[in-house]
Amino acid sequence: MESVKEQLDLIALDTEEVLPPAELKQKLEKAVSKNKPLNIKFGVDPTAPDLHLGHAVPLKKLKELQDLGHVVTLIIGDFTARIGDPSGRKATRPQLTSKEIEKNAKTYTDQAFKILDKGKTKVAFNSQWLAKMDFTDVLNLAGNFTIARLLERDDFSKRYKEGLPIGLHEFLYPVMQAIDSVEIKADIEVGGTDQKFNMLAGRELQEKLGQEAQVVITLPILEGVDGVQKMSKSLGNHIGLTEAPEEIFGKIMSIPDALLIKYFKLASTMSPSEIEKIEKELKKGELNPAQAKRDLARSIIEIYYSQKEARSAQDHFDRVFKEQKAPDKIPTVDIEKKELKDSRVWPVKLFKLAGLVESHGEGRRLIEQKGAYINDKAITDIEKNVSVKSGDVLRAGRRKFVRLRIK
RNA sequence: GGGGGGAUGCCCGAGUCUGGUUAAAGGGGGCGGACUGUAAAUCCGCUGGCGUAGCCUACAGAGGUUCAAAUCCUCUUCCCCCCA
Repeated sequence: MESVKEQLDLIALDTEEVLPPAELKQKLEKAVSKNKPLNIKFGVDPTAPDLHLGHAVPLKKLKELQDLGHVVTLIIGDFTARIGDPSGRKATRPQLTSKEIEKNAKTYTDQAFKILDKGKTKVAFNSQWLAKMDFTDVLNLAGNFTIARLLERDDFSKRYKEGLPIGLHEFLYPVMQAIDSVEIKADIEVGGTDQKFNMLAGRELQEKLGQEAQVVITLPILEGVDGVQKMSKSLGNHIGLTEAPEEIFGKIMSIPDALLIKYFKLASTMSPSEIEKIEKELKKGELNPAQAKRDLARSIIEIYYSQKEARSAQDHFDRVFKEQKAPDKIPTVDIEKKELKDSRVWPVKLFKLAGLVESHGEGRRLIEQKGAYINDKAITDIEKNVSVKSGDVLRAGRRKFVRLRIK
């Protein structure tokens, strides 16, 4: 195991906060002297099966901790998922069945292990202990927290002030998370800054129940491709870990320049010194941001795929977006022969049939705006039927291509 | 239990007092175009549906008043706040 000093430095790298720092030092000292790894907790709700780059931030930190010799306990919040987190009041989340949860958990761990060291990771489901509790247990544990304390939580107080509803069970979420920490006797819990309150609740409960309190490490939240809001699937600004390499590449290219370094630090595998170098060169104008983004995109794709696939994703990008040519693989769409009259069709209908637009209105707009092409020729007359044959390539806007097959 | 406020298009939100000019301001998002080192930024345009025409559907739901209702009336559902 590395020395305490080295470990502290590495842990502090790109983290937001360590609470409290002195306790981390103590724990590390003990771990080193007894040569006993620390138990690092990381919890996740398997509500959606797809992980995105935002999730990768803590995973990366966990991997670093594993490399230092520590052990990670990955808690799958299957219990939480089963009752359905109602935050965001309109979209009452569909209750997940245990089968779905199992499936989500599986894809989740598969993706997580692209980053984590499997040999140093324990996986636990929190239903193992939460499902067994009865109402008395719940009341006893809930008694360790006060409403005033819970209302301190930023999003609760905000919602309260704005007159938005807060479900009683939502109040229990921090409590449940805290119980997880107690159950697995976590030494450290890692999570995004948005989890700070919940993780601190874990500290509190551990202490109240006579355990040594966990140290809380918060990590920066990664903004999504819009560059403003945190990355999240529901906001549609996420980059999924299972997305195709070409998609990931393109999405990375679309992040605002201002976010480049943050992405390098939080999502790539580049070393701090490499990142520093890039940062300097960018500042001096020696390095073109577009070039840096290409490097970033490849570096990220290499984590989840391979160097080769990263390359070909880049080639694809150049081909389609820089040179504005059609991509290598274009999906084929079947068009029924009976839709044609002497192999001619109304162009609006053609694009609808090809699935490139959702309604005739949208198709009209597309054509009127000169965004519809057949074999790279813009359609100019919306009323005039066009003739098509198998193998023709339709294009909507700059990036949607479809090859026709007349049946 | 009592009192008050609210529900508008994908989302947020104006309009409701003073009915028609409202497919419904504005913003966000999305889409298209121009530009560019980029699917960044910026700028411009479009943004309910329907085969090309005027129709249809639409302001929580159901009725009603009216020549005409997002706007007025009644009931219902749901949400929020305050007092207890």
